[in-house]
Amino acid sequence: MAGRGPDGVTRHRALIEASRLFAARGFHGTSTRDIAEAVGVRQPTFYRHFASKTAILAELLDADLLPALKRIRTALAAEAGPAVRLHAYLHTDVAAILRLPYDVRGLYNDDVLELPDLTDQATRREQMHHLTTTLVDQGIASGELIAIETDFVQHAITGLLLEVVRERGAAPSPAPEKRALEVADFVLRATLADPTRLPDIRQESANLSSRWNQPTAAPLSPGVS
Amino acid sequence: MAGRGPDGVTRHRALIEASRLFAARGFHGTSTRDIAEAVGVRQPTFYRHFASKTAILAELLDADLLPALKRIRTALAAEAGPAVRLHAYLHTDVAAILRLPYDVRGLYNDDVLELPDLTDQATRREQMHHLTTTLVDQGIASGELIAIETDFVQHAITGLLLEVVRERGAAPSPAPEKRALEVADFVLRATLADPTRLPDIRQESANLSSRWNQPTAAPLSPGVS
DNA sequence: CACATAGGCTATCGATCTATAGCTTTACGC
DNA sequence: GCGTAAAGCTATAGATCGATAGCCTATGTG
Repeated sequence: MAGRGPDGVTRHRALIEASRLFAARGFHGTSTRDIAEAVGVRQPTFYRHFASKTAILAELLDADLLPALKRIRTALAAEAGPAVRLHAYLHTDVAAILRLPYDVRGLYNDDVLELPDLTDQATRREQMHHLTTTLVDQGIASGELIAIETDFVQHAITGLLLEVVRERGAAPSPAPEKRALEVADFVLRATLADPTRLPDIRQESANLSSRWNQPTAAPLSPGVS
Repeated sequence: MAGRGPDGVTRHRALIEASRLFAARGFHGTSTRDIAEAVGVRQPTFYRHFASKTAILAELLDADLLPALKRIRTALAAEAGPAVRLHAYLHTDVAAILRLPYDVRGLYNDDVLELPDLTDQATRREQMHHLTTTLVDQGIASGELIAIETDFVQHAITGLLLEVVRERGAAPSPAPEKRALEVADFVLRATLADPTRLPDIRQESANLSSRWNQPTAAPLSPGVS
């Protein structure tokens, strides 16, 4: 019952269990004992895999933020109207988050990003918001979206995302595609100057995001294959 | 520097400071020492005003939930179309929450409602969601709202509310009326079968909610007047 | 002016938390 | 088949947490 070689299974399970515990009780409300016990090892074993309690949170945040930054950058650079790019971004973003093996509900709850060891993650989060705002601004400037306050839309999107992952609970969502489309449609219905264009935008968005998915058919699941 | 009579000032300030600290660091991440120090007293003095750390959270939750339950019940019983009542409810609800002296951001974050001492509050939160769902269902059944998944709308509303109060930060919002109207408009644009009806609905909603405000012109601010 | 009480204080207990030290066992490369 | 390193363990240090005990003082009422 000890030392089973470098297979990375415990580490991978710790990330998953920690994300669920953070979602259920918050970062501060979860102890390293809780995480270790959920994995089935003793508390000090936690420190064989992570330098600190904050380090595991940083890794979970990066697993969410780094791909998300890639997605919003892709959406900003794509060749299509702002409304189509916004729809495609929301669609792919929500689908990707719902497919994560981690439970991201608790990662942005308390202002944990102000912890001194998480300045990198705080910066990335800031960039995310800025780039999303830029995308919405392009839509408003082009006249495709109504003259709505950009920051409000940004917050509305964030709220929708958080609540959708909150709803899915711990297990990966049963229908990520459906929920993702619902979120994208919801936001665009609420912001489009001409809502009757939604069907066309959905079509274009589907074409665009399918083009994104083609080149990068990357495998997932670190450790357990 | 001790014993200043029953003025209730410290208790009132403790509620405000605790709500801010819960928002910033979560319930578990906030110690009774933190709250006491923010108020300017020593930690044991906290227990002269609250039976436990959980008790202060229960009181903050009730300050939000009890009036909110009243508002949703009023909206369900009002004489108007479902869409108008939904708009009026969202409008008055967001405005009321933004006017609260407390920072409600942290109250619903971690699954703190599962604490054994908070079963009453958990029940009320459950009722809130149920009644909101009912109101949305009426709108869909009447054909005024599109055939959207009720639970999704419920979650979208919750996400919007939480993010709006998150955005306002600690201080009472500078323009609660404006934000409240933005939220109500946003949700109805996203769910109305015929979005061109929004101006009419806004008008009717304004009439309806002004009627609600008339009979109950209650004063606020317990303690400090 | 006496005195009851609200509301402050110091001191401290027992539990729990993060993290480290140091030992032991298993798996894998050579 | 032997040694190294990964990965487990026990024990424990040091800090902090929620909560209680017991004392002191200012205030308001008679």
